[in-house]
Amino acid sequence: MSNTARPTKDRLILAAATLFRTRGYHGVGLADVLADAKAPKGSLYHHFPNGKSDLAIAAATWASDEMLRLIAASFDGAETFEAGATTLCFKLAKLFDKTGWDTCPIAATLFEGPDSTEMRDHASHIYEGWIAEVLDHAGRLGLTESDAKTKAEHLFVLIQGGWMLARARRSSDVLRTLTSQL
Amino acid sequence: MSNTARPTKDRLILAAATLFRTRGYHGVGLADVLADAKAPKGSLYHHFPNGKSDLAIAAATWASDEMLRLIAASFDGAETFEAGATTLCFKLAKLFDKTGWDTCPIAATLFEGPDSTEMRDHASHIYEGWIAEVLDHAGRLGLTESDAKTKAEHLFVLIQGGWMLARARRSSDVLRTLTSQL
Amino acid sequence: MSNTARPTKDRLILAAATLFRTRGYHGVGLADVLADAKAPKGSLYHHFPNGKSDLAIAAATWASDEMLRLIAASFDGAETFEAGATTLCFKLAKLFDKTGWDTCPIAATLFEGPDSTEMRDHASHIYEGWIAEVLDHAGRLGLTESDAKTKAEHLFVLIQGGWMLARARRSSDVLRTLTSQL
Amino acid sequence: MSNTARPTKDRLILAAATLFRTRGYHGVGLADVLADAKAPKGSLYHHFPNGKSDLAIAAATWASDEMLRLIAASFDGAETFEAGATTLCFKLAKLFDKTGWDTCPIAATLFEGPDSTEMRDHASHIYEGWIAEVLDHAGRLGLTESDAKTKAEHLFVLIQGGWMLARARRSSDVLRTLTSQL
DNA sequence: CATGAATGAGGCTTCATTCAT
DNA sequence: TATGAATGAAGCCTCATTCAT
Repeated sequence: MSNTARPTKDRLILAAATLFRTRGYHGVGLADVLADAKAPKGSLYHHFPNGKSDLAIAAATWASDEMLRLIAASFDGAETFEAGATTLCFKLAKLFDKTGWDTCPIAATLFEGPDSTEMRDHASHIYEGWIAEVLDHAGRLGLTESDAKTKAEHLFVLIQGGWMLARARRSSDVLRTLTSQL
Repeated sequence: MSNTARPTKDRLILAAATLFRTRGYHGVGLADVLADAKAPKGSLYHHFPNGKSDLAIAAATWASDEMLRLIAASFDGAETFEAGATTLCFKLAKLFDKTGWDTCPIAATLFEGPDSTEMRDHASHIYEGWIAEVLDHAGRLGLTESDAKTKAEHLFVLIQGGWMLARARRSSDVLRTLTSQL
Repeated sequence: MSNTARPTKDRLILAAATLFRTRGYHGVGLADVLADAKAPKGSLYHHFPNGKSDLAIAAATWASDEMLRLIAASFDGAETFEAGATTLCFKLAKLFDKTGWDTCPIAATLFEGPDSTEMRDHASHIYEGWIAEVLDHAGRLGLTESDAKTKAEHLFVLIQGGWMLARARRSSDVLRTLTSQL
Repeated sequence: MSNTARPTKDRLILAAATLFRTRGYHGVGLADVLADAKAPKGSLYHHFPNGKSDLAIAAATWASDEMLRLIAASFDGAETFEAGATTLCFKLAKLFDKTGWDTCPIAATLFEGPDSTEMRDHASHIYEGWIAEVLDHAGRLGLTESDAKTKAEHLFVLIQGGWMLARARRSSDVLRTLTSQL
């Protein structure tokens, strides 16, 4: 309820999410995060007792929520699965151009650093969440269960691979042609 | 030219390639590399004057060569593009299971650390090399130029995305179903 | 006065006494004490306004009281000074074996950290209290004043030195042969 | 052989020995040691790969050597065991007054911090070395083997206990009356 | 050509304490 | 009275690199 505690923690998460996505877990120093969040040094361990890894998990969760909203926004008004998938890819391409979302934020944040089981499991959990969200929409849009499962996974694979190639080419073009493969 | 210098340099590259692929650029300390390579402390800057980044580029190049050999070995005896692509994915799945090739070694090695132009450009160059190699085989196997280009890129995207999902799931299964989407 | 405040303070003292004896003043973090005492974070400065040093003094006093009880229990039924001293050493040996009383709790608690005059003086005061207590019994058991003084101090020295050697050897044996030197 | 490496390492050990004896293992920050030794920050881990604990062991060894020299110097010219023991206690009293040797340097250095087996064992080893050195002299001065053993241990206990009381009283007097108890 | 000692900036984390409630 | 959030200094250690040999 208190509205003084929240902002600091949120600023920390936001700063961390941005930095981890850009430079990877090990590439980010906590001093950078603290500076970006304008938070005092000691406050990090108050909000995230396990330090950097806790912060990474929170940041990944935050980024995942953003992705889930993106999926929902793309499929909600769609009339076919393909239409929704295409909208999603175009939205990602736009983010790529405007804000530097040029990688999967989860991979950059959780698939490095101490290969802790917790972080790996959390990444896996998040990815399955994305796929499940897409799968829901696929079902709603009339695909059979097995077709839906295949296409949801396929879309995930295309987006991840597309991010890779787009980053290498410094161009969002690939992302926009992805769904012609579905 | 001396035959004592070469092995040391090669051991350095091999150790670096393995470690970078596993833990990412920033996740690897030069001390680890030197220990794994059983190389004396000072010899690194003898062989790689620019230090860590030079080493990373060499390691990525080495890993890329291995990938190129893998592509060649997969397509050389193939009768159709799909057959070659499938063989490649199965070979990668096998490597995933046996040796922990669970990520793209280039991404882990070059897409972190100081976002130096040199490293980014080298990654891009390597990726285009993979695609070009596949494209060659596609042409040889009878695909039209535009179809070949589309499929070569598509295969690249599938493999990169598949690596991602396979790593998250700790299972190489995805890799083996990839080419049903071609 | 309130009967909820007292237990908390006592739990704090007990936890602190145990930890300080085992790991020394600087070796113990207040977080450890609070965790062991299951006390809320802010309550420490409520009960001990001067913080850690206050807590150390209280813990040392508490430990000293236990030692004074031990001295009394050893000499109360004794027929000679030597018998009482021997009983005391045997009791300490038993504590060494059962509970890890392997050092002088006063030394571990007060002879480190900021060499504040207050802490040093308190340690000195406590030690003289032990010696005085033994001296009382010595007088009661018929020793001349000067003999009593010598023997009380000597016993103190033997016990302190014995604690040292027993800790190094991880064995209480030395403690049990101490009074053959009186 | 090289005479450039030695001084820095030695300065580190000397500074550490002094500080650890005075303030205890946990009471000393490495920054203090580095400052006292006028050594650059990074050099510590070059000379002591395991960091603080390595340094503590080296410092304790250095302090122990000093004590062994003190024992030798005291007993070498002595005609009886009691004479040697008394000289030793007087020398320690003098050090107490002049240089602040008011505690056992081994106890302060090794019996705190992470209760690592290595540190405990080293402390034990050092103590037994002191006792063995005294025992040698006892034998040479004509004591029977069992008497020598008893007296050597007894002297150790007296000195350790004496250090304790002398520190509490801020006076070296106790140390000078110690051997009247032998 | 090859080495290992030396360096100091920066890494993450824990600390005892204060403060607003 | 009692609490837990907030703080920033200090903790130990690892880093990539340079340098003298």
